[in-house]
Amino acid sequence: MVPSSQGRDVTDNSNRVRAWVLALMERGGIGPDGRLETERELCERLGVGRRTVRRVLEALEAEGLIWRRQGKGTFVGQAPDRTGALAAEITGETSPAEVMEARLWVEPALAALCATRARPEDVARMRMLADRVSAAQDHDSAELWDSALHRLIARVAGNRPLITTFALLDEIRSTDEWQALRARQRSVQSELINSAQHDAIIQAIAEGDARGAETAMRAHLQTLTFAMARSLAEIEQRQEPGSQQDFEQTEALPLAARDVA
Amino acid sequence: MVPSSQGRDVTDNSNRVRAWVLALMERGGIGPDGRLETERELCERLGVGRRTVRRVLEALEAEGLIWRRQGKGTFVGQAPDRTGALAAEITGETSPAEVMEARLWVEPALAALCATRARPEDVARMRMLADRVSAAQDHDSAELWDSALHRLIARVAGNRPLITTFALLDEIRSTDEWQALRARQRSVQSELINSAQHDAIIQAIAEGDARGAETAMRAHLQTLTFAMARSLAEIEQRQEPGSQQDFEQTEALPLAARDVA
DNA sequence: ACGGATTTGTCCGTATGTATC
DNA sequence: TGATACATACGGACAAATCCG
Repeated sequence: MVPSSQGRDVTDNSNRVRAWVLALMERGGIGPDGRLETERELCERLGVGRRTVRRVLEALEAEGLIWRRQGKGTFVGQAPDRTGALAAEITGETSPAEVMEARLWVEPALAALCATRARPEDVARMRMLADRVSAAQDHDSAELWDSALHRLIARVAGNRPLITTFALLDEIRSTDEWQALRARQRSVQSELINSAQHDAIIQAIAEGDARGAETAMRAHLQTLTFAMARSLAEIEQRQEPGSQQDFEQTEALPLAARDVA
Repeated sequence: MVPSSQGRDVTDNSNRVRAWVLALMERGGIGPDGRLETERELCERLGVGRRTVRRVLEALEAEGLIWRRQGKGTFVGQAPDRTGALAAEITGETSPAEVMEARLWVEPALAALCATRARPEDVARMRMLADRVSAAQDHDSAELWDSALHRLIARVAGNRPLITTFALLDEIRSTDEWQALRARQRSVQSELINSAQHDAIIQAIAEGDARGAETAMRAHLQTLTFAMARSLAEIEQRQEPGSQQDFEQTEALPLAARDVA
């Protein structure tokens, strides 16, 4: 049931909107005061509904990258990493399996560091983001909030080299073909698991339990990896039963994740 | 005792030579045959002695990036990953403590992946590099061989995003201020420990023991981190007993490394 | 087939900066 | 502060290998 994805566009607009806003922020956000384009301007320029734009801005605000005031406008709060060029360079030379493998090593590290440095307000923000993931109705917004949560954890971890790495992976992941992959992964069951795993991660972070956060994050990503491998298999089975290039490395993935509680 | 290091030049030339040669390799190495400049040309152009140039070329050859023939010349064998330079630009100001923290998370991952993918010839090369580290007389060449070994492990690991991360850290580490820091870290005892730890890492890789390689690498880096923190403390104690900015984060480092043997 | 030119491989004496006393 | 000791870098000289005319 719940066959997932009913948006009017296959390549969901959220990422396009998000990329556009980030690009704006990168070059100082139009004005010297850091004021961003209005929501309606963004709608027209990108040809998407105002709901989509607002969803993206909400996520960005929750992440702490922008802040908004009714009747005043949207303003940049903190500059994001500009990893786009690097990501573009690497995207062509890597595979989904490789990226998940890297995430499986990097994000647990970020979660552990995050647990040692998170302040109460950071945890509160994470809880809010996790709630938004659970409450999301369509897979597009769920993905949006989910990635926002992961980004927040990365930023709170506070290690610049690792954050750059995460931003790199995040950038690659937000490419078109990845969206198609992830669209297949949603089901009621997986959403429940997802939610529980998010809670476990945040709980460990809140308690300052680095080891626990690391393990919880690894389990979470392992689940995602498994789901992705399965949907990849389905795609191949249905469309081209011959090619298995992407799977040579998928076998090695279980080795990468060691201690799964 | 054994206070270590007294070179005549503080900013060691090896890194400059290496950077120059890598830059040459990046743009195809002068000629279509992949022939590099002669050693003496490099000497003149960079204003360093021939011994220094030869040392760098030796390391690059052992890494497998170039090959040389007496009476013929030096040739590029394999293009190096220079994505790290790009990433280094993206990453803003960072501290030694942050970089070591990141290494403590990334390099064990690379070692583990390396253990699952290393071929016998890769292991042989690692052994050779480790021997060179032990046999090195001066700290500059020891560092050169040591970093060559770590780079080889990263390359054999074969995960594109993680390799980029490593290249980023490697790039930062080869910057000036780091050299002064590392120059203080050598002593007879630390060399013995270093050698034993390298052996342990390579042994685990040779046996395909991912978990063992991961643990051994973490222990190795932990030792380096500790030595670095201590020499930082000495420098501060002698020169400016007041400033302790770089040490705020050093406290957090032990938290990053969990299971040390 | 030969010899000169070029390039890497090896060694050593000297110069120089740094640290310790 | 000055003198001594030390580690390293530099430059030259020579050997071996390769290429080319």
